[in-house]
Amino acid sequence: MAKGESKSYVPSAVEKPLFDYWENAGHFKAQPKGPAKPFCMVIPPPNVTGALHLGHALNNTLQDILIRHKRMQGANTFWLVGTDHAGIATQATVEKTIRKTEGKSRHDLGRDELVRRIWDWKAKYGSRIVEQLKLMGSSCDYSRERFTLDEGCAKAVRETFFKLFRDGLIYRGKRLVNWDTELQTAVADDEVYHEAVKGHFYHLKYPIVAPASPNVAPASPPVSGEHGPPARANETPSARTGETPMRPDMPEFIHVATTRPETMLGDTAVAVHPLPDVALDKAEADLQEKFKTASEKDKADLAAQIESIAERRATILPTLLKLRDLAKAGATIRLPLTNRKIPLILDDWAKPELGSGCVKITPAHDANDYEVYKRHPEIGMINVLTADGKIADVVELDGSVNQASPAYAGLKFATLGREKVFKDLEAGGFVEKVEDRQIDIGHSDRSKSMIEPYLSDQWFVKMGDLTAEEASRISAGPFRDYLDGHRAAQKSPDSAGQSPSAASDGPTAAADGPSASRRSPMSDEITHFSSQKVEYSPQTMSDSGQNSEDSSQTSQDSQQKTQFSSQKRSDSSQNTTDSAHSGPAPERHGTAAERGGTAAERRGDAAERRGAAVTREGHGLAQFAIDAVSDSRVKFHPDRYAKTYIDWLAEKRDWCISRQLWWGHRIPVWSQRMTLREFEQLHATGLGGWLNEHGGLCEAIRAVRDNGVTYSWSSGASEADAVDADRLLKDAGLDEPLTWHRCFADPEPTVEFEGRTESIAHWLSQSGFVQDPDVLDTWFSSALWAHSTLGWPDATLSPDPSPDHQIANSPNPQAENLLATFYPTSVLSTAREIITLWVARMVMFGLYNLGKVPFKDVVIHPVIQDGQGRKMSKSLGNGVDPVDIIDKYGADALRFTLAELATETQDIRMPVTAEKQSDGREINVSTKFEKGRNFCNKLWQASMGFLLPNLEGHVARPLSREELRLEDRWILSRMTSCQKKLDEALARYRFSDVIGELYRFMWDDYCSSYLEMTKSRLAGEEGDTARQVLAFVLDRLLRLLHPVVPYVTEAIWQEFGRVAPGRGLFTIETAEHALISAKWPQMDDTLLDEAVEAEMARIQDVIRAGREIRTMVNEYRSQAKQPTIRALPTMIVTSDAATVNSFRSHADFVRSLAHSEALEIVESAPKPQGSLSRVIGPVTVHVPVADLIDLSLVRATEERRSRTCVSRPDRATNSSPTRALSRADPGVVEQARPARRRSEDADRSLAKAR
RNA sequence: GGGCGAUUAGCUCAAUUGGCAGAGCACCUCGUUUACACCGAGGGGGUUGGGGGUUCGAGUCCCUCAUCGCCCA
Repeated sequence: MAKGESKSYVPSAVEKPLFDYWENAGHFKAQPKGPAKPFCMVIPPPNVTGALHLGHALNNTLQDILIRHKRMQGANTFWLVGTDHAGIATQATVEKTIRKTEGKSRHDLGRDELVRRIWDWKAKYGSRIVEQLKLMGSSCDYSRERFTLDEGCAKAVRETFFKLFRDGLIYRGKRLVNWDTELQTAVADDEVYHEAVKGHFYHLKYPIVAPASPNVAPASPPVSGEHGPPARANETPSARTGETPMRPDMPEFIHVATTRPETMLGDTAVAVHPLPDVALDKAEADLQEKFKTASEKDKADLAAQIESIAERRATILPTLLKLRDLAKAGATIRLPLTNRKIPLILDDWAKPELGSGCVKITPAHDANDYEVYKRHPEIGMINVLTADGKIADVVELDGSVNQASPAYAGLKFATLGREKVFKDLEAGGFVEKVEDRQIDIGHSDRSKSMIEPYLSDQWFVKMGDLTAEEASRISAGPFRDYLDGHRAAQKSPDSAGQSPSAASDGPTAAADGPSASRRSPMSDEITHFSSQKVEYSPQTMSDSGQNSEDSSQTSQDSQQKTQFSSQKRSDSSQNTTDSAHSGPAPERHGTAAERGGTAAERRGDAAERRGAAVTREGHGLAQFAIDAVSDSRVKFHPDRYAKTYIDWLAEKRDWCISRQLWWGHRIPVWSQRMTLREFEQLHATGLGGWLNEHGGLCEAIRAVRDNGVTYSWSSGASEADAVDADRLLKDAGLDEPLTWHRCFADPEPTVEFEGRTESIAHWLSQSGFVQDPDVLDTWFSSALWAHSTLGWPDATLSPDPSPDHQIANSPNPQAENLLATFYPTSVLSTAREIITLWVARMVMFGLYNLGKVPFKDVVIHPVIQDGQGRKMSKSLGNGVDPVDIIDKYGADALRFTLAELATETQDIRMPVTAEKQSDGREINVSTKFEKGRNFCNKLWQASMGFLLPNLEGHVARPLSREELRLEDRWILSRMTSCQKKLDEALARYRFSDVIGELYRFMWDDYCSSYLEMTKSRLAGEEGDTARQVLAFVLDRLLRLLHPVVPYVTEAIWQEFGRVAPGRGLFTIETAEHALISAKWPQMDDTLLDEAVEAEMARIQDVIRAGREIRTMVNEYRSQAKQPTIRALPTMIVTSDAATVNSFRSHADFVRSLAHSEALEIVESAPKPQGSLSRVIGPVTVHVPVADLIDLSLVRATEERRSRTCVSRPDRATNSSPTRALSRADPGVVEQARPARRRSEDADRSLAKAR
């Protein structure tokens, strides 16, 4: 490497050529057939339209450290690189650009055109990520770059979707989603941010219509706590429609309050608490309990609340009791504006301690109200919002359009609509008052518009445990094996009680209703999961996981049997099946701990309440993934994050996988609505029949009735088909319209029908089936990333017998079987916010598709925040661009500093300052990177400025141990212990410790000490020994440093190889050409030498003493305005005979390092007059200073100092309580003694001038 | 509301099963002696957030209070 004008290290001069050198030489490329032990990582794919931020830089630094380390260890390394299509983020970016530049919406362009534009965009900007990775020096295999939307991933996505669909694990259901009215799509919870805005609280009153039979309403309240008969138990809906004038003592109106009056158009009920008096008592008791332990500050507030409840007992409670009775009697409410009659229902969502105690229920527009609906499905749901955020035509439950609807339809929901509704309510006298209030509003991250809860049809993956019937539908494969293995484990008496499923079998545990005590079994379960021990037998599972090929035959047999028998069983419980399957499980309800107990109850799941008919016999997908972590097949680092993972999965919330977008993997389902009669006709002959027959493995059909009941079967299993078809007939009848779904794993292959060759997709549309417009959640394809990128489903886990390791049936003859070599991958490194979104799903789908976990270790790195502990973000402008840092400090400085920050903490702070560039651009930088830059420069200077010039022409020869001097042995010992700690730290993914070890060794031991110690030798006889040790340690140092700072080390290495290619101590080898693929050093434990390190420590003490005294002398001279001296004239060192001998043989470097012109080493010497002294253990150092400084000045200072010493608490006394010493373990005392002595010595050694 | 984490020098952070409270930056003093001022030598700076407890011994374990951050509801 040519030296630039500056002597300093100039990263920009070396980085680019070195990167090209590495890449062109093929060092980054994986060897699918390589014999070495594989080591593989998949990069967490960054958003293709984004740019790398500092978090990415950190993550990629850590991954590159790991992969470079493994590469040097000789592993067959593969770091897979790629990007994520990031559905909504990318589509929104492109749509925004088009809107800005062309003023067009996506609807103007149309689907195909928009998708084409996004591909263009990707082609243009998609390489930016990869370019940035390269700048950082990331040694990914760029020749195998992937994209979550490429053909291989698409195939894996369709295959997985199809399998899930076939297994009955995907269903369609209604759900309240976060609706972005501007982008017209559902957005995920993590794409919604909440903001408190000024709003209003509207108090409304709705007129009550008396129940049909006036006798039912008692005039006096029943005894509190008494459970009345079920509401409207003996009524028909028509009974409620008869209107009766209100009795005079009955309330005329019911009061409700809302922040969103426009939603009232969709109200389908008003709720009152079933036991308002009891609820008030409980609320008060809770507050009293809190009051007891509350801080003074909070007490006043709590007291006020308690008082308010007492007041409510007098004011509101009587009304609530009356309303409760009215509800029981079947009273209805006439909803203003719409004239809709809605029931007054009993539900504990109405809180007697809040507001009016009653609450309006708008199931289609509020998540809580939707939960109420699920408990009272008879109230129905009415949607009043259009996809683009306007008031819809209000369609009543009976299908008619509401007569009031035209007045509102088309008005913007939360603005004009609200105004108009409010005005009309006010005009009708239905408004009681309006208060100002701060309200929390969700906004879309993408469009910044207000989020509306919106009821829509979505696709879901079922995560929860399966009923026996559901489990019976799972076809042969890893998941089948898992379920069978689990069932076997459950039957075994040993494991039954310990099975993780035992506690989560909700229905039985839920028998007592919600209560705190029920949490304990589940809490225990969580603790149990977190522990590393495996409590139940994983034997069956891991067996099945490891040789799924072999066991598939037998398990298929058993599956047939299971399927048949459970089919029969389900026949007998047919009447319960409807509700068991109905709709999605509630997306959110309570904590993980709560869920196990109350899910069934909250869902109002009749079948489960009835108990026996439906049992959750099999585990589900979530449990599949939980088990992999609880039995340590996947380990988290730091391990506390396993809890995050397990807790989240334990909620077993179904996963909504559909997105109303155009950019993404389109859902491979084609649908058509028809009756069973029509369906049979369609498929009896012609195209339909042909499709049925030729759909083969890639076909599944489902009929979904409007209430959500799903029947399904896969073609080929004729017996099961027959049973299902019978049930369908019996249950639905021939003429009920049903929605039929067909799912194809591969709709593209062309097939021939009646002489024409077209794709299956074509034939589907020919027969009237329409493809679902939605695309899949981006995380669905990300979840497959660790195996789709390795070639699944074409590739298989078993090594291909063909010599070329190619995939037998792949259309691409060059396709390599990466999967067999590299799956499971070794490590996944990512941020903690991704644990639930991605890691959990990767584990789940890795297990589902392959039966093996996708990676063994998950490394969670900390989050980088700014100096105030805020997230780095574009909007705050506090983000740091890694490329700016590389420009300013170099890639190695970036890497060094980031890796040092990677402790096991959750967050790391990086104070950021803005800096104007010469080109006028303002960038954010942090001085933290100076440490990395300085480190690289130090290494560069020492190597290029000192070591290599001194090594020029040196020829290595085998040394004998006897030739090594103390300082040689010392640096070799230090080097070995450095590597020992470093290897340990790497194995534990403690990156910060890795850096710490390297930093101290390079800077303090090698440069500051050893290098200085050799200087006096280099000119003399022994120079060559020193040269060789210097070279050897530099060789090792560069190897150890390379994974962290690859550029500067490789640059030095290249020059080093030219100057001194022979390396070694006792044997000589020629250095490898490239450091990137040089061998990771073998540790030689015989180089560790504690005695040598102890001896050197004493020598360094002497050196330090000399330096201290010299500084002190210079300080006194400064005070006296005398010029400072460069070196002490002489130092007198006294000690015991052995130490004296040791010192004498190292006098040369002690003298130069201590800056003393002369050095007298004797066994004993009288303390010279007028000297400054230091006592370090057995060693005393005297420096005569009478000629150098004014001794009276010293005396004055020392007296002052000793006074301070006396006045502050005596440390020595403090640290030596005799009682403590006498009771402590003697060994411990002995260990602590030298340290104590040293500190006492230090006190005693305060320089005394004589 | 639940969970996780944090609180140690002015700043950013370390501190193995409880056993000498450290580093880098910043600050002060001195220094360009030939690898390095992106440097070298030396120094000051701590009631480890507060309060209890366990222990011979607590930054570390337990209880409690306070503040902050993140995740989930």
